[in-house]
Amino acid sequence: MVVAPYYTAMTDHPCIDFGAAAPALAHALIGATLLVDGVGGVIVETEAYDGDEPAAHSHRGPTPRTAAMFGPPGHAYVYRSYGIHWCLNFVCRESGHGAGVLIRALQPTHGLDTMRARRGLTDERLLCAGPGRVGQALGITAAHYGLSLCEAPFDVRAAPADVPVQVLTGPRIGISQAQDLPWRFGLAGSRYLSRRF
DNA sequence: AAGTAGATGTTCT
DNA sequence: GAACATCTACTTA
Repeated sequence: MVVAPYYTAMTDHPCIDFGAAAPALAHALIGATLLVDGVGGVIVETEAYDGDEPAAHSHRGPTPRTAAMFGPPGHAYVYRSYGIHWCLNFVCRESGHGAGVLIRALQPTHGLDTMRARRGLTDERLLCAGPGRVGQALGITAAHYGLSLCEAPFDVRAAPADVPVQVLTGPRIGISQAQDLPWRFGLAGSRYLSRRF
């Protein structure tokens, strides 16, 4: 009797659990691939935000801007940062809570020329190293507000289960509230982070 | 290497 | 008015 070789399902795309709590989803997204109209790369940095906690936009309840955070998980919450940059979040958990994950940095892998044109840069390391840069490189605008992450133009694929990723954690960047929460997550050793951990 | 100014929608005091 | 889940350009060492 021949024993079949053990192998993992490399060709399958494990589903992402958008219904998880924000920190769990933020951790799970490290190593996943995010494409918008075929342009994007590997997620190397995220931050979790939760309505229970004062740094989140959703903390004081829904507003016209934050309505998507109170909608179903697995959709996009897009906001304008400092009136200038478009930033992309993945809504998570069940509706009514207001939780999401900010996509802070990607390792560019798809559509480099498009991203270089949008960013007006050639340096690959700086194409998606920061939430505003990710938004510009991926062409994120208000048109993406509230869209499902499981349908075009979005394409989110979990990291292959057999590839181990070491995830770093630390305090979130650019906030003045809840600075003690270690809700920033990053891929260890990546040169595409917005800042060192 | 480090610090500062300036760009400006949405929300809050 | 002021703060803000930011980035770039420019100055000073």
